[in-house]
Amino acid sequence: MRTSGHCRECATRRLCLGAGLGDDSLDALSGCMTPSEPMQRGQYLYRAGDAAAGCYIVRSGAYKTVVNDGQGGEHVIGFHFPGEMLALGGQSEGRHTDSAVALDTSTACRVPMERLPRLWTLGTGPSLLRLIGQQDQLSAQHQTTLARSGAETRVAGFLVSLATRMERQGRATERLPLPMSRTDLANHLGMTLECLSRIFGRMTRAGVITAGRHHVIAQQPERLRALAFGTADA
Amino acid sequence: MRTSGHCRECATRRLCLGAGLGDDSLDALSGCMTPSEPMQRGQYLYRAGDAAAGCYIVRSGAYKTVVNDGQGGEHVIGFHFPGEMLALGGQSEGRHTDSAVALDTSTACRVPMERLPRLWTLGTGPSLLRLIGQQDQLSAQHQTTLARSGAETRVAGFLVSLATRMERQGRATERLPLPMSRTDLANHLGMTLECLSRIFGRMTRAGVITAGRHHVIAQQPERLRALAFGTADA
DNA sequence: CGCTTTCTTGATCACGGTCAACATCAGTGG
DNA sequence: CCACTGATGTTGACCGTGATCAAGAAAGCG
Repeated sequence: MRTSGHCRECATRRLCLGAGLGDDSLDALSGCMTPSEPMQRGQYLYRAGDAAAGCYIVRSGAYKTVVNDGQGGEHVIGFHFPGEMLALGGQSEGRHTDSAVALDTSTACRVPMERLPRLWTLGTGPSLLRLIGQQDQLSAQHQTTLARSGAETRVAGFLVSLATRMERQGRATERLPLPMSRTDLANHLGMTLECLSRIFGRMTRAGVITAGRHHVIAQQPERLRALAFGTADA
Repeated sequence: MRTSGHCRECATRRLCLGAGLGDDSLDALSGCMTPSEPMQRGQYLYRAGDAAAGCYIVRSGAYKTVVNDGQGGEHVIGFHFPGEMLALGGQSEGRHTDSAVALDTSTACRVPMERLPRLWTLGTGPSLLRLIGQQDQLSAQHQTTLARSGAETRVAGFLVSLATRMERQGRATERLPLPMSRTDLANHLGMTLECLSRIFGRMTRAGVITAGRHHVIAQQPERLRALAFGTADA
């Protein structure tokens, strides 16, 4: 009993490859995408080492991507929200190099790479480039965040970046979802969970944010930006 | 007086989109690529804010990509060697978000995005995906390197990664080129140049590497890997 | 209502940032 | 060719931030 996978009924169609397409083209697009069953928290969309059967676009919920860091540990490369792409790296050698795990009840659409020429004829070429470029930018931005010194700066940078992504989805920029565990987030930001916890506490006490378990509310977005960009004083 | 830009005579054609192509297809490929004039150290291939006229593939030499980190400073996102791609992020909104600077006398080929369908018909589709995926992987790998604690670990990780890239180019994995300044490298690795300098010194004293100004020789690749992956003791 | 998992808070210490002096190199002109 | 100069890289001393170890609080789950 699959939920209708049709692009016409998809809430994410304006962020995905279907951006700017008419109903006819959306129908054709549906034929090129393979929507997943709803996945539960903790389930794998794909695993490192699996043969890559295409790339994915998140439809609902959220995923994290993780890689083995070579010493038994894992590193959380990124979090992926609706309209964002996964598994590009796997297209390099035909096998996934990272694993994708659902953080919530989530769905994602698979885009088999052999259908790219077909997708192009539907007029989705620019959208595809947009999504690829977007991922590249996100990745670059996160590198900048990680390289910046000061743990507080990194946390603030992450939150600001998250707000931007929520805006792109047409969602409120004040209520930032944190579907991942503190451990995952700390790992992603290159710090310990104790440190992250302290910073959330400090920011909350300062009135900049309100930190819940699965979300953060930006009470003072301006000061948050200030913290992120180091020009901070207020 | 342009150096012959023809793909047939390009030393990098086996790493680029031309991988696996016959002479006829290479000729056609040449028609889709716009090779740059040889560029001097310090020259910009493109600048953040410029209208994106496609993406680029390094032909010879090396480039760095930098972004403004929001507080007047710059962050070095990555270094790019022959056969590697640049400027994917710019395809997202039509404007480059980073700037690319030559680190040496270098050349790069521009690939106008409107020629992608044409490129596909030449059979370069898989190569294109390979290059895009490769960049994604490099980026993810660097994130893992940055997030890892321990400055020495990060430096070792970078060198190991660099060796892999040299191998892909068919070059020796012991002599690792460092065309960038210490400042740029330290910035890229999220540490101060003093710290980087100390680590190079320490590693040299330990006999693991020999550090020159514009290259490093991996004297004991095994111990270097051990340092990178934290299982280090030797 | 226990039990486990996840998160918060506290105390200590090392790593790396910062400031400062020095060394080395590249480029220029005497 | 060598002296001069500015840029680049190395080494040293001090100190603050965040990792580590450890205990306690809160939430999820049978």
